[in-house]
Amino acid sequence: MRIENIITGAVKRFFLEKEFHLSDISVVQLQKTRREFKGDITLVLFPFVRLMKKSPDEVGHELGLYLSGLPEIKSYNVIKGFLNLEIQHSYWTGFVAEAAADDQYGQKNKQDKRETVLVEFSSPNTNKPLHLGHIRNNLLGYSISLILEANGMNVKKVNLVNDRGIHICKTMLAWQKWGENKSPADEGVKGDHFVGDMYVKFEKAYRSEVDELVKTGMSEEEARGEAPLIKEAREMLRKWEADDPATIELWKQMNGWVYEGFDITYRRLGVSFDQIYYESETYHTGKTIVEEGLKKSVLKKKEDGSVWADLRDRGLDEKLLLRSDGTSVYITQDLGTAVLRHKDYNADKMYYVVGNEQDYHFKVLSIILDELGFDWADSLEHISYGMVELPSGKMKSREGKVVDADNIIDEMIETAGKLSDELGKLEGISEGERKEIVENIAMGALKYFILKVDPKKNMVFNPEESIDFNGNTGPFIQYTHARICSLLKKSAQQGVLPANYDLSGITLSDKEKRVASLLHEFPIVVHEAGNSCSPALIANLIYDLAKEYNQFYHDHPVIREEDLSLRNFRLHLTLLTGNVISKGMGLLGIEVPEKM
RNA sequence: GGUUCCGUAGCUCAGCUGGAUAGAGCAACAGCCUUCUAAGCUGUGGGUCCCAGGUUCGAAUCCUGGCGGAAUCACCA
Repeated sequence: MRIENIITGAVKRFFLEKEFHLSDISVVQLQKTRREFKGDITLVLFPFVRLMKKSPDEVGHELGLYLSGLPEIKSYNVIKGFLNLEIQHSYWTGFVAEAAADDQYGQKNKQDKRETVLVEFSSPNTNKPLHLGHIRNNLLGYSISLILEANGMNVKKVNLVNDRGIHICKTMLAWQKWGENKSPADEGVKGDHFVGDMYVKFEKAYRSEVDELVKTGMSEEEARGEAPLIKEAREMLRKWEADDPATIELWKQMNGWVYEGFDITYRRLGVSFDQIYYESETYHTGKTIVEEGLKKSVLKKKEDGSVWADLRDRGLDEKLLLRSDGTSVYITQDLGTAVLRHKDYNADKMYYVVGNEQDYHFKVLSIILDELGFDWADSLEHISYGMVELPSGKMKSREGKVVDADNIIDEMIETAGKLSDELGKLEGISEGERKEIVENIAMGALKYFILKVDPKKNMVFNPEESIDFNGNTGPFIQYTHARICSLLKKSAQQGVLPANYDLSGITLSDKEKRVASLLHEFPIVVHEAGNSCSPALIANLIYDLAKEYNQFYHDHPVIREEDLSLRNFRLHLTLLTGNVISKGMGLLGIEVPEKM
């Protein structure tokens, strides 16, 4: 049993015996003892002071004495309102030996009746390449999927591709006008970038048309609607919705180019999906649902033919679901997608990893599904994450103020390679292996940089200062792992680890205990990370662990330790730390090399 | 303007279900490689936890009100 549960149970027994009524188990507050005091776990006494009507000091000593009766408690001390408990070293050595032998440590066993959960993430538009914001989305979604899986759930990763709409038509039109009938292969560029360039060309030309019109005295808003290019794009959208063969063919070709490009980026990011939904397929379902809602009079049609959901009695406004010309809007297809997914998977939970700019959208989506009578409407959960900002503010595609995903990946790899060479780290290994390690380090740096931040918060990325490889970074943790691998390899060469050793005769240093204690927390943190959908919790723990282990490594000999029991304990500690780092980083989607 | 989120060291971030003297990294400076990988370790300096009230034995954490920033409230996605 875990020590927290042992202590909590004993505290409850104490009060039961004394015939005091503990109103709520949460009054048993345990925390890690601060470094400056002696002990491992601290019980906060204040909640009991009132109950027992005694001074904190008296309460502390009575409880301390009682808890000392536990075989796991070595000693106690009371400082102010805190009871510091020192745990028997054999508890830690026993824990380390047991956990080191468990290759599933930190993972919840898969149960027969598992909850099925859907995680939607990525959800790109097919008119431009991915940027740093999308990277955050993809990494979060993928990592959260892994974490939920580690918590015993049956996870399905889904992607919803935004492959239709006016923005797609803009790229098609631009290609017809200025593409010179060329393909990405002709130009030697990735398909998504090729199409993205078309989009930029369109926006530029459109902008100057609008400017011209404004000069003639037209209002900005009117000019935006009257510019010849936008009219042409609209006409193309109309043709697309009417299944015009030539338009559909062009659409398929250009989207195909984009997908080829996305596939490369996804592969480099190491993310994958179990199923891909396409908006061009799901929006039909959305329309059908809206028609049904209209029949049931849950929704209403205005004189101009547009369809609305009236959410004013829910404290919100009216929401448009179909335009007056009958075409669908964003939320229409999201309604359809949700229904389709529920049909496909009957999931207990449907998570949407989408930026916090869409908080309102998802609030409305849930409510409308509920109004339409879907009893699973409350199974939707928006995992809302903050924006990635530049030092100058938010990224803006239209102003070219973006950090391109492929670009940043290339730069990271280049920097990692350069650094490896400078440090002479990868001498004497094959070119293929070198490439793999350098990529792992580069991606480790990028992924950790993004995932260590609380998802809810906006974060700042400064392109001028490239991502670090020292300190609180992915490579720092990877390096610790590589060191551990190297050490274990050497120890294996010198003799095998015995199965048993005397666990009780070992005296641990503070650093050894701290490492053990962090390892001890791992399963709890995996659980919390799953509950709160926050990979950052895992990132923070693994960093603390790596840092603590490095200090241990610096101060304590492992292989060279002459006391056999101690040596074996340290080897186990090392082995378990390596496992936990590897497992924890794995949950972030980060690979840990065996050497670097 | 309404609603929501955010404000912690020069910079990037932890800590937030209330607990002891608020922590890391980067940047700056000073040290440590004949010994298990120095992408490491050690030390120094750096704080009005935006402000003001309130609740409490105890507030960076909870509540109220300001100030500052962001998002959203589209027949855009």
